[in-house]
Amino acid sequence: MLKRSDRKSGHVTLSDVARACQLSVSTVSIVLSQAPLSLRLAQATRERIHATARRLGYHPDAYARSLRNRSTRTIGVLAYDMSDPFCVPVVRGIEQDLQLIDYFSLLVDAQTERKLFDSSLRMILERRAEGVIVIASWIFEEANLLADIKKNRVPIVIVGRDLTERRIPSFLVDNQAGGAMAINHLLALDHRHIAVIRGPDDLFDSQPRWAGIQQAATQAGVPLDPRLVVSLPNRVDPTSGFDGGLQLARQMISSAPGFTAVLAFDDLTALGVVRGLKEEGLRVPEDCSVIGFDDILPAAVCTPGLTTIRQPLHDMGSLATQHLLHLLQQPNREYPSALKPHMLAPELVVRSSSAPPHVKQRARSAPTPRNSPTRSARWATPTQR
Amino acid sequence: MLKRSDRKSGHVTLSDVARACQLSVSTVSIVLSQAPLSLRLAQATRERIHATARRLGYHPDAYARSLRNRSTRTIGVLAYDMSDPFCVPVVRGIEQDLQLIDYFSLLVDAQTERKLFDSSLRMILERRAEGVIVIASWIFEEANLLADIKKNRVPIVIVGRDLTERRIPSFLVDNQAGGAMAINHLLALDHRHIAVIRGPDDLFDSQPRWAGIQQAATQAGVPLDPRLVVSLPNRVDPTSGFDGGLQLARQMISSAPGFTAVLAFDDLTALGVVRGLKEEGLRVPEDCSVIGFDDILPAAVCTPGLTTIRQPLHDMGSLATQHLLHLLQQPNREYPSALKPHMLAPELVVRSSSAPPHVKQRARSAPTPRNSPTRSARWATPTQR
DNA sequence: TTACACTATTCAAACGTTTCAAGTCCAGAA
DNA sequence: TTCTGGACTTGAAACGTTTGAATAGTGTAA
Repeated sequence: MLKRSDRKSGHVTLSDVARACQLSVSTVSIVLSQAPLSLRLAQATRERIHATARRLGYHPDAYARSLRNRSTRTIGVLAYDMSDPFCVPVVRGIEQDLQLIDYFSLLVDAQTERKLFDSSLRMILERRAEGVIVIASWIFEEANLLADIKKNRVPIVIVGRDLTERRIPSFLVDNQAGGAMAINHLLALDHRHIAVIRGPDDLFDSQPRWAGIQQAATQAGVPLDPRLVVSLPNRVDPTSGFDGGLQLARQMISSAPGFTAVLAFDDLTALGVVRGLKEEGLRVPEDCSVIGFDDILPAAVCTPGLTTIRQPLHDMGSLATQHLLHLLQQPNREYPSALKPHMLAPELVVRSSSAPPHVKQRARSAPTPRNSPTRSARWATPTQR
Repeated sequence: MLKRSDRKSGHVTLSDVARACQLSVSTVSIVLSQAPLSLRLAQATRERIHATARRLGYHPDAYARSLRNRSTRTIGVLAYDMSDPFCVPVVRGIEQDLQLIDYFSLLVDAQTERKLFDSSLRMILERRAEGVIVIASWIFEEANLLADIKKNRVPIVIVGRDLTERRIPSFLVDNQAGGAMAINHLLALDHRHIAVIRGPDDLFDSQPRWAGIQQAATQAGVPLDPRLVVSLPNRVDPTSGFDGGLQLARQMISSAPGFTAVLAFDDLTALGVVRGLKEEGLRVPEDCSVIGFDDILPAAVCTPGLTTIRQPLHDMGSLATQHLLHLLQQPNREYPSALKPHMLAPELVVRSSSAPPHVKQRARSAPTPRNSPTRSARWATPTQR
């Protein structure tokens, strides 16, 4: 048995194994890395090496190996905030794809902090990721490290906003279509007095989503009442949408009552609205319908279940990954000149927070059909592809 | 300007910078790594090197650097499932502590898959993490890679369950105290017919939590009605607790009605129960109180807000990290013989899903006091330490 | 002139791998 | 005995860094 003091670092290395086997480092390496040459080695030797490696608890040093092989099999994933439920399924989509080809995802959480964003990108560069996926509905203007990424010829893609004007392949939901979908759902239920809570100015999604809403409303011949349109303040953290929705609901009830539905910018805002309405004694959906956007976990598990527009988050992650891997194949990596954003179709998920207006019901006995397929489809099978 | 074809790999290296500066690699290294020797260099040279490095977009190769320095400044974090809202604050607690001392957290998500657990641990070992933090309320018996971790003398700590009998420092909530807290809250509200949903057998938390509940009930002279005690089935994914709670609520209403409160194993189960009760026309909390455990995001943003027992998840992550860093300091790393688990105190968070029984109210006008400090304290300021 | 002390820079070895080219050994053929 | 060739094994260089020791150059004092 090898004495611990023989080793210089704490880890078991190839030469530890070699010494224990009385063989050279080369031989051991050839066997343990399954190199073609290992077929020429005596069966007995191979077995002896494997056994010794197992006994000592040898694991190859990924650093040394990557250095030598000049490949890290690593993709950097920069999430703007992992405590935003939005990020989680995207990351899952990415990781599941990478696993299949034995790539490793280096996940870094920028925690919605501007300066962490830069240092995270630096980490990713220093760890020699072969490509980068940025998840950022948040703004991150002039992150100058992006230039360094290009200088080092590391391909990059972005999920959650459109940065094609900077020549970065972008994967996002079709916000405009989603906005239209949301308002059309309410219109189809016969709502005519719809309050809309627009997103904050510093979020990319806000503008196109609002455009979709407005356009669909106009097209349907039911223009929106300007007194019923309000905006969320710029947010300080991913969950501040809840408080925003809560405040705005209180405000609107007193300043401009009479609406029968609220179209909220996202799910957390919608949940804040629900809380605000209930506080004022209004029932959802009997007295007022509420619709959100995103379809994060809380939307599925609250009661009444929140009707919402689902973003195909898992697919967004997966498609971005596929595209990045494709870019990695290109021998001569060129940043393309003209680029169209990849817009994924949103999906209306009808739960129990929306209903026709003015339906005077008593406590509904079964608002959700049992085993409704849309009840919590995504969350019931998080391993789906 | 350096021609791209001069470089062998895609990345800019020290020798690229050196060539561009007409200096040796050593000189450039000394300057860029702020080595003490750099003070002896001409000011002009230093500036020239820095400028060139910036121009070329040079970033040091963490792999080569770690290899040479024999230190990776990396802590492996193995989360059993990042889509469980339980993990997110723990990870945040870890990362914030590591950032302060410029350590990097290598986050790996085992996605509740047994075989991923092993391969994740292997990844962490191969990437030469200097320590490992495992987040696992889930069982992971005889993960034999744990032995390899010890052979390589990598310190390890665990969050979310007690593995002190295997000599692994453990950080978890005091489940027994938490269980007692939950039932005492309901008893204090005067509930005498309390249904209890126990956790699944394969979760570590289930047993001690149940022990705390039972003991407190007995102590209060209100023994539990065995017909009102049920168990969740073993879970397939982190969100299956919701469906479990939903099913069990339906079941109990028909088989053993008459309870005025439900104490659920965790928040998702509690939310499932709320859904089930509402479906049957029961109001929460007027007709039946519900209390959960964990205090994850959905508990705070649903309406009525869920009364629950908060686990100090952020602190659990933080304390585990501090302890691990402490272990790293020990020159001669010994796995201690006897170990006590670090039990963190849970905290009762009263929201609106619990109330005295049989209070026949109409739709309550303001169940939540505005700006109640406990309303969503954690989630309103996720950056708190 | 030689020795000395600076300053400014470079050499070379090492970290743990992988891999090609080159070794050693031994049996059997010439 | 020497040669051939196959079976098995190893030496050495390289990946991009860091760093202690060494070097070249330049002026100053003995």
